[in-house]
Amino acid sequence: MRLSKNHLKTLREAPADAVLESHKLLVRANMIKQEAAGIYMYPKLGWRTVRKVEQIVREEMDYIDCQEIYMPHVNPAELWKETGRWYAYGPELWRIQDRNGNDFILNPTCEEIFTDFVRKEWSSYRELPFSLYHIQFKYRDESRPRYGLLRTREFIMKDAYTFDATEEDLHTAYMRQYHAYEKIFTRCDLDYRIVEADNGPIGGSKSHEFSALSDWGESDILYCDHCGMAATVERAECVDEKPVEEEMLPVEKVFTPGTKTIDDVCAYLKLPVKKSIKALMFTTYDTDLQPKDNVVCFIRGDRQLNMIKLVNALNIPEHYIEFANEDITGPITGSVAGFTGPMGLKNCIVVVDSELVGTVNMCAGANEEDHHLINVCYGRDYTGDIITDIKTLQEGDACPHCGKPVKFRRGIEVGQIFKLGLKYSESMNATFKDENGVDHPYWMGCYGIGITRTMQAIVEQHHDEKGIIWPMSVAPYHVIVTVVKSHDDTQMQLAYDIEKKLESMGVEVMVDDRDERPGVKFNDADLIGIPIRITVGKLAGEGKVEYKLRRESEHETLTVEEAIAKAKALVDEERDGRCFFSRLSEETLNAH
RNA sequence: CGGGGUGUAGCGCAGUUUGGUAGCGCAACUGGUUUGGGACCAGUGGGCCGCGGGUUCAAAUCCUGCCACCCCGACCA
Repeated sequence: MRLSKNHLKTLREAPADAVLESHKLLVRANMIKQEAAGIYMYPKLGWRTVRKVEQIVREEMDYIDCQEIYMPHVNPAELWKETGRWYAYGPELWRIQDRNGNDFILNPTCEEIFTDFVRKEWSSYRELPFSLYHIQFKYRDESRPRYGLLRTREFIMKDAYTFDATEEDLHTAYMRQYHAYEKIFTRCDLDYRIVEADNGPIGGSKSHEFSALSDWGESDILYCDHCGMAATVERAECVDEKPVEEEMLPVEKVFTPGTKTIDDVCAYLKLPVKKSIKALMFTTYDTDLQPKDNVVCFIRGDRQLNMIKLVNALNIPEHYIEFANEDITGPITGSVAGFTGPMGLKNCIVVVDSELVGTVNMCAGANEEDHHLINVCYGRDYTGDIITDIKTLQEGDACPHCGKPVKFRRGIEVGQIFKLGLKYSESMNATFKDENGVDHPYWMGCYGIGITRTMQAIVEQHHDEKGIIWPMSVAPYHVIVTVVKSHDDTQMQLAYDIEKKLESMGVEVMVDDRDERPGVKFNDADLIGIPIRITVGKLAGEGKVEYKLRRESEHETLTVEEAIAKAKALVDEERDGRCFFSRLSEETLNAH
């Protein structure tokens, strides 16, 4: 490809509205361009990389016999009404109408249309198991698109769906996808963690997120380098600290003027924070948004509440709970804002964190202005309606698997896999006949990868102050041949010879034969991040060129033949990913 | 959806306080000199100053309504 005949308009300055380095670089390198909030155009180089990422995903899906098909972007609302998601999905679902006023959606995910396809096309146990996928644009009318390609309203996603006869078979299918994902993100040269995740509204029994580590990611991950545990903050289990054994003392009411926070109280009473009980009050709402229950939660003073765990414990939808207005709930429950404690409450659901079980001589609010109680003991003085883990695992806390301190990092969620179970097959009546002619619903799983998000996550992990440093596996071109003097026929001819030879070897080459000053070309080459640069300059007459890797600062002078051989060898070595590991055997894939 | 910010040439910005009909750098176009890390000289083109309404002899500038975009939060199969 010759740059003189192709469009490339790089920017010296970053767009003012970009925050992330990866976002700025993709825009500056002319790989993406925003059309509207969360809606992007993909110029040539950007689209090539999109296609490279897609191809890696495609190869690994094909390898595990997942069949590529293509489903429409526009789905009739009827399908979504069958599963109820037409009503449950909320404003993020992009709804459209045809000229006759019929409802349709632009698909944000494709459980419905795949299940519909399967119930129309498949019918026998003889054809099981099977799995399907496609790679297409998805639509979610996000309230707040942001960070370039990380959160958009239109994005490319690979979504796969597996269909099995039994729950055990589903597990095998799930693990096959799991291994394929490991290979995909390794080939993309991403530093990622596989984390146990909350299932969210999609439902099902098990889920893993594949998160590329990055300070700007939107998912919070706790992980343990010692045992390999990794989980999202929502999901991470906490280890209850064993209560200190000591003799119960009689409860005592103490005057603690103006001490509304845990720190204030503990400082005032000279108590360690771990000896205090923190109270949090919520109001739940029913589906008509009318206030329903008052909920009071108690956790140890140094802990943080985990809303997801609380909502799960209460078995209510996530949106139907809010921090209580204690001026209103106080008179009902007998609590006093800032001085709420577990003794003497009424008309409320009391949720006690499991860690408080067995604790003695704790400090808690007295439900009386400016007063606290000390020597409060679980069991003797209070208990709860619900006792469970409602606290958040934090950096430095004990790992729930091995007890070592856990680490905290943010991650960009590039993939997620779910076991769906029977949720969609039952609601849409997608069944197969067994040996006896009896109908059974499929055990389903779904598996997503954000292609465009992955592309930006790669940039987030692979760049320097000069620009992007694409891994070979996803680079828009493997080699850039920079012609120093485009008026020099010797240089130009040599550059085109190199192009021809490398292309005949299957190497993807772009020649910067533009009539620009060398500095412009070098800076552009660095910005767009082509892995190998071959510079044709003043030594062209002697058949010598410079060979330089984008990721290294030094270059070397080689003969043309040497440079070509070296480039070819490196491309062969890295085109499938620098850390590519051997293909898994069928036995390994089916071992689960 | 709450809080904050910004809308002026393709990109980055000044001008708005104190109203007088728009400017700088980069990019683009023409000619010339240049050519190993974002050249220089001379010239050219390009603006419903986000949109509507109002005040005024006169509005990018003041008032007002709306819209878009960005940031924080909420939300996020």
